[in-house]
Amino acid sequence: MNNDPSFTVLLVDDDHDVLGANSRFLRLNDIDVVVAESAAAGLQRLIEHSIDVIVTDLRMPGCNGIEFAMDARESQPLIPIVFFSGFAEVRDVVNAMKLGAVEFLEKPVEPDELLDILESLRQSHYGSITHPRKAFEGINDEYPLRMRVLAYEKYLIESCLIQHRGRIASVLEVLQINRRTLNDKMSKLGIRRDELL
Amino acid sequence: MNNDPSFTVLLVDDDHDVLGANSRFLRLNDIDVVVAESAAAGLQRLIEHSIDVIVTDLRMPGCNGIEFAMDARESQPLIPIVFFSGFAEVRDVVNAMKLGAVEFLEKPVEPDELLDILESLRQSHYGSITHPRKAFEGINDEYPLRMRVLAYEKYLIESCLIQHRGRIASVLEVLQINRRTLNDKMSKLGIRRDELL
DNA sequence: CAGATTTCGGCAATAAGTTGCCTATCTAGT
DNA sequence: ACTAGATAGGCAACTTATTGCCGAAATCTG
Repeated sequence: MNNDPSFTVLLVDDDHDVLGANSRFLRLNDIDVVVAESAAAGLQRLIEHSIDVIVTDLRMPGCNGIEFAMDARESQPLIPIVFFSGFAEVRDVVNAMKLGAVEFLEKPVEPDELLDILESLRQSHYGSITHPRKAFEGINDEYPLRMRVLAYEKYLIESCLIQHRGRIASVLEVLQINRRTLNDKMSKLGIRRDELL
Repeated sequence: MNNDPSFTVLLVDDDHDVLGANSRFLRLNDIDVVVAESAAAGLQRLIEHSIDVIVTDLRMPGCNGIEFAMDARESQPLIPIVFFSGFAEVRDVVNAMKLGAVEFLEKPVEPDELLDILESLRQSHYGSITHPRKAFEGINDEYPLRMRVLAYEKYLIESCLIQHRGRIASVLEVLQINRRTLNDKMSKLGIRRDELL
């Protein structure tokens, strides 16, 4: 399940008891937890530690979670953030999601639900590559846009081919693409039907 | 302001009076409006007309707005959707935003607010899915190849923009793409620099 | 506020991708 | 070996994307 040894969550909540309970639960499930009881402390932890995911209360004294998240994004622009809150307004939720929140949970947080979310983030971020051909994930930030898009397109076509046991006609239908175009793409991307089966 | 002559909004609401009032207001502001009083009617209108944006109530008798939106995405995968609702649960809002909602408004809807949102969407050809993390993951197996590749490209560009805090010059360098091309893509994919920061 | 830098969009030439038509090849099943 | 059905590739018309050049607008800096 957890093949990646270093997966660290920053847990931010002004409620000391909740913080303790949640962090204990997560640690029991093989997740490293760094805690903070305020937004300011959270930002500090973010600098000190290597954090993979932020889990934060939306409502905290002094500074709300949205502002904290925006500050956090200053140093970690794409870090996944999970919010939770007891009295969330629609506007809060919308803003949080627009900010790129992965999830928004209602207090009290179900430990199992949080764990599920974190586990699925662990997978997607450090992709234990379940699919043998998720090659496009290996084409990382260093590569040009065109190459990354092509890699993804290749991955999609190969997946679809495998899924349909190499039956071109099905692939055409599902992908809604012209047959001639598919052939050209396969040729250009170096996809060979026979090698996939 | 309105350089695009054909900009059509599908307005879905089971409340006949609200529907009439909103559609009148939008039409007065140079926006074509197609109305529907149910999800089923909405799907029908989607086939009959060329729709650019969907604005729908979340709670309607028989079928909720989320389901309607998912059905709508079957035929129009990247169409921008604006939700509104009077008694929204957090879960509803989260699901709507995950589905790629552009906005989530509370009832009663401020006409001016809605108009602002629609005007800002007017330029985008391929629509707008706001949160980059979910953009291409939400486009699942059943969508056409072209849509999925575009969604991924959009995700890549948005991520890169966020990472470089909106500095186009850095993005150009990292993505190794022509400036003119990037601008065109952003326009087509409905990426707004200012909205990402 | 002025001047420099950065970003943006129209336009047109060029490059690349898409599609339909036609034919060739390949793979069963007979 | 023969035939039907599915797949592949050449070619040419067509559509779309990319790029450079220009000037306008927005943004930053002092």
